[in-house]
Amino acid sequence: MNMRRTTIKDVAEAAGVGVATVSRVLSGGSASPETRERVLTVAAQLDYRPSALGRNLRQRRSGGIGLLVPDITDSFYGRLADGVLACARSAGEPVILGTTGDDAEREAEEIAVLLEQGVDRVVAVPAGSGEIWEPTLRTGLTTVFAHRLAAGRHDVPAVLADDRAGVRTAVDYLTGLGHRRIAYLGGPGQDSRVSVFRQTLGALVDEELIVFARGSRDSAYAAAAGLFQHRPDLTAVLAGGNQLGEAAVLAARELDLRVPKDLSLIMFDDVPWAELCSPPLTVIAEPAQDIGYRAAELVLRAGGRRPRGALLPTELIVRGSCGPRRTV
Amino acid sequence: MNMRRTTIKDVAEAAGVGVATVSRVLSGGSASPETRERVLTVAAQLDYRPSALGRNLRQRRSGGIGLLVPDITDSFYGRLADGVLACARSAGEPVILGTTGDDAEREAEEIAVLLEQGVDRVVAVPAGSGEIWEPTLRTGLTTVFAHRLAAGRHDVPAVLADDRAGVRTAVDYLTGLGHRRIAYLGGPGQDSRVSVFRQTLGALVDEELIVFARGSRDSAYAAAAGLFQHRPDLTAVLAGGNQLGEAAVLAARELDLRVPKDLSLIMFDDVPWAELCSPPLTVIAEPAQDIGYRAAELVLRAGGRRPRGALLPTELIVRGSCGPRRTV
DNA sequence: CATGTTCATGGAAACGATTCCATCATGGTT
DNA sequence: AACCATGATGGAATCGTTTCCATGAACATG
Repeated sequence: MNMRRTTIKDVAEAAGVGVATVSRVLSGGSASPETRERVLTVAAQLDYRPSALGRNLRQRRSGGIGLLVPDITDSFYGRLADGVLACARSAGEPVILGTTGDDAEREAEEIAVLLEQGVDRVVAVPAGSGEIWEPTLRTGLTTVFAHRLAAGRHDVPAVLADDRAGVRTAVDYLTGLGHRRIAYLGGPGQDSRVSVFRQTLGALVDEELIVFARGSRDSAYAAAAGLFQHRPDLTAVLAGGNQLGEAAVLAARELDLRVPKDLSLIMFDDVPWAELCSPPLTVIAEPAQDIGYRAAELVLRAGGRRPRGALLPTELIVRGSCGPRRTV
Repeated sequence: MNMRRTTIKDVAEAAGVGVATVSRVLSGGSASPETRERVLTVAAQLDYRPSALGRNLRQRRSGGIGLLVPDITDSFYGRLADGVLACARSAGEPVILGTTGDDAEREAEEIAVLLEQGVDRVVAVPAGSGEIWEPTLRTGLTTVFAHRLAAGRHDVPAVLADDRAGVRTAVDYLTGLGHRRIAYLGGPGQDSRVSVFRQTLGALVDEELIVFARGSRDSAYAAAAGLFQHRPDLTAVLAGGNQLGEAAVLAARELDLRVPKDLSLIMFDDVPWAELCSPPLTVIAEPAQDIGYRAAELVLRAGGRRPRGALLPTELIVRGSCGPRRTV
């Protein structure tokens, strides 16, 4: 029962060369054509696969890239993860996935796990504020933020959707339809959007109409229902994500608000069911998968250098959930 | 610039003991109370974190568990993954995620990546047939299948939803409503469901009404539209997953089939948007997250022994997408 | 011809943990 | 008092790779 897997040493012996030579051949170093040939055939014959374990220890870093998202159950992050996976696969790199639940503490724990594993490249949707990342970044972790950046941390490259433009478009669209009392139903880490929201709305801004939910579905529903009940005079809502949009639709239905007659609704993030909803939801589409892919690309290409980030376009897709302001 | 991270050797020196002792203390071996105390305080002072790299090499296996799903974008697998992550987190284990696209070849590649990484525990939604897993399983990979099993491979523990019962319930429900021409719109790896479908339907079974899509959304839509156009006489559809259900709703809408008046629809897998759809979709709920959690539990607990699998209940949730057979 | 340069090559030293094994002290038993 | 069992301890080997360095050959240049 001697099922030891074949090591580089076996290959070296079988090929009649030293282990160093085998290593060089296999990792593209210099070697004479004949030996290269011989080593390669022998390696193929023995079905030799280098063990990542040995290599990782020697290089004091595990390959692979870490991926931290708030919630893999959320379609948006699912697509983002898919993008990262696609890029990683084309590079043959494994992806270690962790979820933070938009909680700074859990985020820190997940980072610790990654660090212990020797992962030195991370794509993250940051949950905690910038300081949390400070010690991590100084250990040489090359990090790329995706979808949003950590508060007060502009020294980390980030791949973002241009949601500021998205907010402007949406608000302009709604005011163009005659709406004056427009609410923003937000989630964690959307401060930048809200500031644009305020800015675009100008004199129309009403602080009571800006509410935030925590990450969960329940919290989103609670925020939406609370908002609608507390301020029945509002006529339009901008929901900051697909779970918030879902909550808004549900709450509106529960309170017998007809969309778009009583309430116009725009949602961030185009999801397949937006079209199936009745009425079909007007959305601001964000290229979630692209965000993931680009972020992974950046983190893989980064040879120690800090790459520049990217800003990807959003798109207003008009369906049926917005109408002219109701005349009370 | 000497930023070497602190190793077990540093701790040993600082505590005035041997590295072996430190290792034992940290991994729960025997040691005298005083030394244990001393080692622990010193380790804390130096902020020592054991490197998984060294440990992995020595034990010739990386910790962590591999997770293979067809498509992380699919809400069902997202929830399944979430379950796996929840369990893994409570054990402090990292999760390496790979997607197979329901393609045997890609599955094999992902397995190869995991093996190279030294991963020896895998939770997988198998794509390829049983033989593909043969060599893998013999290398000592402890595997648990989730959601479905690989064709002809009953020697691998699996955590499944009792979708056979689900199919029976759904079919009984539809026939009870008077339906006679009932279609099954399936995806990859649903043979077991279809056999129950045939069995339950008995004399009513019509092979033309059993169609399969490949994994993608497009393929699902094509299959649904083709089915509806080719056999306008059918009055009920059982969709084998949320993407297939989505496609069915879309195709029905496109062809001006009213649900449930012209067409009754039941979908496998309860997703949040099923309630938002109009009409709200009647579904067979599957405990995706539980499946993931239980599977991860099994794979973690397995101390070389092969654990027994589990069969989790499904539930018919009646909403508004099924009605009595239309009278033509 | 002597010397320097370039290359292929292999031995050996890392990398950081776990674990085998020998050693030594202690305390109890005959 | 001699002996054995027990338990704590540290040195050293080990895991599989990469990479540093020394060696020697071949070749070019003066």
